[in-house]
Amino acid sequence: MDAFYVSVELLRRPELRGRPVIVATGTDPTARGVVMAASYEARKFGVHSALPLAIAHRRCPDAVLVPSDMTLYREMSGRVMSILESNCDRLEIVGLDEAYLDLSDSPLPKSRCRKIRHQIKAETGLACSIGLGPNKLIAKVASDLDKPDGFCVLRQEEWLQVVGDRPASLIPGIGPKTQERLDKLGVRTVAQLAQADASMMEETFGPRTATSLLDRARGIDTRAVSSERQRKSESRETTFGEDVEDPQVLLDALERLVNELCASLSAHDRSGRTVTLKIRLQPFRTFTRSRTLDSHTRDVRVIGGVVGELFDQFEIDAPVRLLGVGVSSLDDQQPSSSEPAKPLTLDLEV
DNA sequence: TCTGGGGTCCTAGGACCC
DNA sequence: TCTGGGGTCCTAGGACCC
Repeated sequence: MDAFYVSVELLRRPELRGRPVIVATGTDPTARGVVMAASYEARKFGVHSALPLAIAHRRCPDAVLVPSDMTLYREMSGRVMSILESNCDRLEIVGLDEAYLDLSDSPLPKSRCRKIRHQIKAETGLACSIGLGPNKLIAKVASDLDKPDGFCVLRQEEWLQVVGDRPASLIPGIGPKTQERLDKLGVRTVAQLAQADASMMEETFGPRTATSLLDRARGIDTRAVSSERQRKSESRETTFGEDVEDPQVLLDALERLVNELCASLSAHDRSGRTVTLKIRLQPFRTFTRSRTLDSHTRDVRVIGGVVGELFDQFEIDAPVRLLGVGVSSLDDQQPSSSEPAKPLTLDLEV
């Protein structure tokens, strides 16, 4: 979907169309927060998602700031995804605004794509960009080549011809750090990576990552479109408006996070074995501490107890910016006798 | 210039086992 | 006195994605 959160907001605030609009964690440009989505008008000023709000405001002071409404975006996402589902055999949903469709068995995949795009526009008023390719990698890259409201077909044999001269970071999975390491090897473009010496790549990245990078640069991707991916973890976290030193404020926050997490585990009939505490200290130093239990649980007292111990054992040497709690090693179909989530009171020495 | 929240995957070292 | 070669599990951190 194109600028998904912003586009959804524009449906109910059409008077903002044509103006730079930013959906953000809040509306105070001086407060802590990031850009969650920017309209194409705002992008002209160098505003993009994940940009700190303060910088976005400096780059584009006239932008309209809109607070995010995830409930609304989830609902619109559901409507879009059911349109997609009715138009393919297999649908892999990736977040609220992106999905892979398996059209292998479609006799006319191109006209199917056009139909999908028109149907989404007609039924939701939202624009999307579609990439059609022989695998997920090429399809995704293609979808980014013609944005917004675009449609790009990219064949295997055209791959290097079309993207060969683009930076290697065009490839999903190659971020700033990997691009930087590639630069040091003299590898800047997709074509250079596709032709890079395998043993040189292995020295820097190890055999597995090297092979994967070389494959991707050549447009090779054997991952299946998978509609039923198993969830691996669930977590809740919060960043304080201002860094916190008061232990009671920290404990209250942990209690709320644990309660929310356990309520959700309960609601989805999930349990986990590994409990993780996340702490971010001034200035943006992030730590995790985890413990794996003998059996799966979603019990708020058990998880709260472990979180409390991990927190107790952690040496906090600076004001706290963020706290988070999570559970992994999930096992869905565990106990079905759903005990109601009981409120929790953490009682710790600090 | 200051960095949200929710995820996935990978690496690397240590413990432990056969 | 010097100590192989796997394998799995756990923990912590990092890169990346939407």
